[in-house]
Amino acid sequence: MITVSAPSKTNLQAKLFRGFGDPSRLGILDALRNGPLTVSEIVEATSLSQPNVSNHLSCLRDCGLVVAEQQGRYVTYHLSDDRVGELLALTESLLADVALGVYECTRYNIPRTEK
Amino acid sequence: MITVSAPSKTNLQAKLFRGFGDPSRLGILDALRNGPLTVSEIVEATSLSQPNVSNHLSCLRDCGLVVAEQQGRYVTYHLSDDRVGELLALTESLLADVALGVYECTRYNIPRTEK
DNA sequence: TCATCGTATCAGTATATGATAATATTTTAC
DNA sequence: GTAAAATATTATCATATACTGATACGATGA
Repeated sequence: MITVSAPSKTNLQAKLFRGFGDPSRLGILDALRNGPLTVSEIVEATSLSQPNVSNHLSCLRDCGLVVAEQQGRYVTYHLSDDRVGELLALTESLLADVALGVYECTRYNIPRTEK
Repeated sequence: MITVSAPSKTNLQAKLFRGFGDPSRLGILDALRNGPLTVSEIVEATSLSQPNVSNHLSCLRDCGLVVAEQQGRYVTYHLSDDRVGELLALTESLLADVALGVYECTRYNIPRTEK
């Protein structure tokens, strides 16, 4: 019963949260809430560069938050689990009440999208 | 109805997720799930340095995730909202199913707690 | 097979983030 | 008031992160 050096639950959980903790990834996840999209559609929906989207999708895929399906030369992505959507909904609701605080929190800034 | 340059909902939401997206902060939040704790108690519970805990607490406080109450020379912190705990529970449940993926996700690493 | 389209990968770079150490602040007890 | 305890703040630094541009890969259709 020795829990050797495997990453602790807390570390994994933090990592999972970080999957959501970037505006680009969050935008992608949010876009996918309405249903599956191809990479190009995600690029269009999010106004991010294609390599950037692809990178974030790899991340989200590795983290198990989205699932990829190749269809011809297109790859369609969709959320892997209903709880992903639930998490988004729950934070939206929480945000409605703590928005001001989050806005003022200066420990970490929103990358480059200043203002 | 012009939504000028205020930070978008997505940016705020990402910021909120980042509040949870660090092992230290997550450990603090997790410790607070069982009830209010003073800073010293949090330091003990998390094995983090006092200034480090204090910094993260400021962050969590600014983000509205925890609330501070001064009692004598002690300051007691508690979770600000039930939904904070709910979020933790929901990701725990999600994690149970995607843990392997999160472990393998290499886009971002868990800071310094390697292995 | 070749050209093209859609997607993925990689190197390089600027920035954001978290930890530490030193120190300040506040409160209580004497 | 002074000392000590509890908490907060600040500067500094190493590392992690995300973006861009160039390019590679894979599938399709001619």
